[in-house]
Amino acid sequence: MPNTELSSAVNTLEMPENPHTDNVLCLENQVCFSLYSAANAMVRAYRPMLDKLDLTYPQYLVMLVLWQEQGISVKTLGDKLFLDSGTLTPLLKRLESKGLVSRGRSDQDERVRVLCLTPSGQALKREASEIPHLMRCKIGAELDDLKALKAMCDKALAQLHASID
Amino acid sequence: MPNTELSSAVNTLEMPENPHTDNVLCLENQVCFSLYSAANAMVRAYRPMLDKLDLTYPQYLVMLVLWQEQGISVKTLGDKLFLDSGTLTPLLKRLESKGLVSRGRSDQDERVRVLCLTPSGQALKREASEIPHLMRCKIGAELDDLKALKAMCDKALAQLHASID
DNA sequence: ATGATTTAAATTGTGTGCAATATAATTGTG
DNA sequence: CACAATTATATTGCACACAATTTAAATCAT
Repeated sequence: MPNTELSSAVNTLEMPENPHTDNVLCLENQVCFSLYSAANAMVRAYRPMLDKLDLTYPQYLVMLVLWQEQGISVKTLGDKLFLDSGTLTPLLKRLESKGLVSRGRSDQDERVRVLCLTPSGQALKREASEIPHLMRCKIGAELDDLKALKAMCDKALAQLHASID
Repeated sequence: MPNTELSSAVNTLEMPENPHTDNVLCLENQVCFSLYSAANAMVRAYRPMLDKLDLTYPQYLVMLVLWQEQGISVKTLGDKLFLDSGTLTPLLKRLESKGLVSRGRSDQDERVRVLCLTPSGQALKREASEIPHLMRCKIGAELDDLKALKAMCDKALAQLHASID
């Protein structure tokens, strides 16, 4: 629709930009930037709490999964967290070296790792149990807002997974 | 609303968990995990488009800012993007080595960098101008939903910034 | 004016994310 | 049964994020 050619000729040094391009490429109009910034801020906000458990946020996510279900493979874990072995293998080695997780092998299939919690890993669940409440205070939003935010993130995630490329 | 208590008793091997704890620490109830996953998926979705411009997503954000306003400092850029010099300095050096950005020094204050676009950096705006539209197709959401998502991310971000620890 | 404080960038080190590739075990096929 | 294709992890390399520290320049306070 608009005069793209004209504006970029001008663009390069001194003159008013193409209003369309300018609008669209404006930081304030970028949903994705808001998403990205909010996610970064969220991880930062978790840090002081997770420091007390000697966990990073991705490590905390892995623990959440294992507190729910043990004996799963790296593949299953990756499917739940939308992360691949390139991320998870070193992360799981760190959790193992902290004595929280064991990385066994399946008897049926020598390729697959069987991920379980050590007693310390299990015990850490109790210390973690207050984190969700503390975090809800930090975000300080209404429950309905949080539900709506989660619903929309899940929807966007599903859409992005659907359109693989 | 299934029998969460019953199932988690089985979970751990021997002991019934606190049903409250179990619910709260469940991955499916984590707003932050949705936010985190959506943000990761979003960056992944940008990748094939940004590859054509030889930019990463954070580099694209820097270019968005500089397409709007040049001659700003690293500090100002960091304030806009919520990123610090530890992230931006190496990123800006990469943009400089690609010939997109110049990193001058202020005359008034020798400490501050003055960030400007090279002609190539300016010219890249034209190629980038189609990205927002392509991205909107990938997310495939209604405009109202996107506005709502952005509004809630911005609100959460503001809250998290307000409660500095 | 000078020493202390503040400020802007840069540096260092750790831990992701993820593409690309490698390795090894399992499965499918003729 | 051999052998090609698939699958589960692991490895490598690059680019963030960010805490912590350092360096150097500017400002403040006496």
